[in-house]
This record gives sequence, structure tokens and C-alpha cells, in this order.
Amino acid sequence: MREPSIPTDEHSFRAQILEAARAQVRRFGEAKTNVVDIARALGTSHTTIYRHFRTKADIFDTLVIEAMRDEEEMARRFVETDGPIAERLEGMVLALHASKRDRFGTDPEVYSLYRRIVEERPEIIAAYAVSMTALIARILADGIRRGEVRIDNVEAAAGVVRDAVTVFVHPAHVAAAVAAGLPSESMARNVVRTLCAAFQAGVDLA
Amino acid sequence: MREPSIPTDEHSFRAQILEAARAQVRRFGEAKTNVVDIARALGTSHTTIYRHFRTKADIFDTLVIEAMRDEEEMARRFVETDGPIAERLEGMVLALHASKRDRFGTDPEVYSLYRRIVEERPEIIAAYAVSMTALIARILADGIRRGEVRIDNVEAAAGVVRDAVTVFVHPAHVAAAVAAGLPSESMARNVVRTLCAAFQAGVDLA
DNA sequence: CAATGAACATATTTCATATTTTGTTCTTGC
DNA sequence: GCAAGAACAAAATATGAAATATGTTCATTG
Repeated sequence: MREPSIPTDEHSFRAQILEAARAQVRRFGEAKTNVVDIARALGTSHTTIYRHFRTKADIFDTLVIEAMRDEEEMARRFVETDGPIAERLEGMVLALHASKRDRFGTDPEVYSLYRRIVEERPEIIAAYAVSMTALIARILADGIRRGEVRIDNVEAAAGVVRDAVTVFVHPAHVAAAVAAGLPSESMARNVVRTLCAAFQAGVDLA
Repeated sequence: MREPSIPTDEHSFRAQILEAARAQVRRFGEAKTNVVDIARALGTSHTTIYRHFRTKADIFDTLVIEAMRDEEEMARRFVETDGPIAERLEGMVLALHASKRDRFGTDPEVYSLYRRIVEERPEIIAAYAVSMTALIARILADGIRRGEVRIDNVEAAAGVVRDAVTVFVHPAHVAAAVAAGLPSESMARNVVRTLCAAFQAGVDLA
């Protein structure tokens, strides 16, 4: 047990490093962010940083993984809510989209760090996809229980939702859609409604 | 009228340049492909190339635009075929996916040129999206005529199909899916089936 | 003793300069 | 006269030395 007054307790100091790194990226961009500067911003030396993170890349990876966990948490709220699954799925997809759009608008530098890492670290996005598919599956299972939908293969149906809405949630697409001024919200709503209509009518999936 | 024996007739020479450029990219990659080398491969000087293309970027853009036109042509075959629209849409999406997967496998260097240009030239992909949406709309309209589906807003429905299958057709995603060894074909089939089930049951779209 | 920072080796980036490439213009030869 | 190439200016890129950043080791200090 460490003294609680010392703010360099393991977890909170890690969090401080991550926050400092994010602030640095936000203000100067990823390219101009180095470990020494992150350390200086915290009033320490870079060696100390390396006692908490293996490499600089590890810091950035953790930043992105945490952001994804936040998104999962946000998505989970729609799993744990009551109500028609059409509304919950729509809410979930729109929330995820809005969150990306927001990040892109308010923190472009941090967002482009996310984009780069998502692009070159497939295992991170694969894990995210697995979690998200599980959350969608839980909503769909609720729909079956509530008698709202008829689905013979919940796993496959969840995969369908995940794939069909990827274009509204994937960082690269969101950035492109914002730049192009597309009405992503209504496009996403249409897709989710169509999927739900299918599930209400019943689909046989492989 | 030029002499038919001379192979440097306007259209065919443009085509030759494009072919030489593609071959150069295929063998040495985009980075090591320059206009002088393309010219040398054709036994001419680079000045001659510039009489047919405004810039080097123009050559590459044309290469990509032609590839997209080929894809449109391929997709158009499914518009002009008879049969249940579920089969035609599925065939179209799987064909587009297979075509990308194929290019990626056999011509990785050329494929990565496509990817780069698609990423940084939104207007090219926007035009592609418009054409593709129109083709999808024609298939859906056929479905209405044949009494297979009930759709109040064909344009919106075509947009839904376009967005939902983007993940199986977009170069970046196809590359990632191949690398990850995902069963894209069956995933795509499931999405298309779900969409068709919805259209058969009837959907109201904004 | 346990955490920190100074000192260090290695990798990466930067910066100035040389070289290549792009795109244009002018000349040559048919 | 007109298509093609030589010659050229401007832009981009390669090169190599200097500077900076990353990651490790080890001595220090509280």
C-alpha cells in the first residue's frame, strides 16, 4: 500500500502521463511530441516515463485503446437500457458516430493519431470489433426475448449490423464524410432501420 | 485520318502509356516510377508523354479512374441481367469484392497506388459512389417492378445498400480483411440477404 | 531500498547540399 | 508545319553529417 498523498501512485501516474501525452499531441501534433517533452510537462525526466510505459509507441497505443474502451462504455449504455431494440441500435450507432465526429472536430491532431494507429494495428481494431459485436448481440438477444425480432443466428446477425454500420463508425470514413459534408446521421438511421426491418420480418443467415 | 500502321494513334497511345505506367508501378512500385522511365519503356522521350497527359499525377489518376470504370462495367452486368434482385445484388457485391481482393493479391503495388489515390482524392470516390448508387437503384427498381420488394424511397434504399456494403468493397477494408483472413464472402452475403429481407418486408426510409 | 535522474549507446530526424525528376520551351528533322 | 527530342527552370528527392530523440544502465538521494 502506497501513501495516498503521493500523486505518483501507479495508476494515477500512468493516467497523468497519458493525459500529458494527449495534451502534447493536441497542441503540437504527434510528429512534434516526444517523450522528453511529455516528461517535462509533468516536471519529471523521461526515464521516469519509461518506468511506466515500455516504449513511446506503447503510450500512444494505450491512449487509443483507452479511447476505444470509452467508446465501448458508451455503447454499453445502450445495451443496458430498456426499450425497442431499433431505438437502442440507432442510438448506439449515432452516438458512436457523433463521438468520432466530435473528436475529429475538436481534436484533429489526437484524432489523426487514432486514425494512424487504427490503420496500422489490426489487432486493436479486431479486439474492438469483437467487443462491439458482443454488445450488438446482447441487444439483438433482448429483441428476441421481447418478441420484437425473429433471428435464427444472433451471432451472424450481430456481425451483419457491425459490418453494415462500420462505414459510419470507422475513423477514416467519418473523417471523409465530415469533409464531404455528407448527411451521415440520416444515412446511418436509414441503414439501422433497414436492418431492424429485416430482423423484424425474420432472416436466415449462414 | 492517320495511317493505321502507326501505333501512336491518339487513343491507343494514351492506352499504351497507361499500360506502361501500370507495368512500371507493378514491377518497381509507385515511388520508383517516374515519367522518364515510362517513356523509356515505350522507346520515346518523356516530352512525348506530356503531350498526352498534363502531369504525372494525371497519368495515375487516369489509371485509377479507368479501373473504377471497369468495376462499374462489371457491376452494370448485374443490372442488365434478369433474375431475383437478391441474387443480382449479392452477385454484384461479391464480384466487386472479389475483383478488389484479386487486384490486391496479384498486383499489390498497383493496388496500393489505387488505395492512396482513393484516399486523397475524395471527388473520384464520390463520383464512383454516385454511379454505383444509380446502378443499385436500377436493380431495386427492377425488384419493385417484379413485385419482389416494397420500397417507398428507391434513392434512399439504394443509399442504404451502398453504405452497408462499403466495408466489403472499399480498398482499405478489403486489404485489411484479406490480411486478417476474414470470411468476407459470407459476411457480405449475410449483409445483402438481410437488406433484401428488409426490402421484401418493406421499409420506410427518410 | 526504491524511485529518480545523469550519463550513455543507438536510432531517428534534421538540415544543408547535390542530384534527380517534373514540366516547359525552344529547336531540329522529317 | 508538326511531331519528337534536346535543353532548361523549378520542384522534388536523395545524401550525408550534425543534432536530437529513444531506450538502457548505473550512480544518487531521500
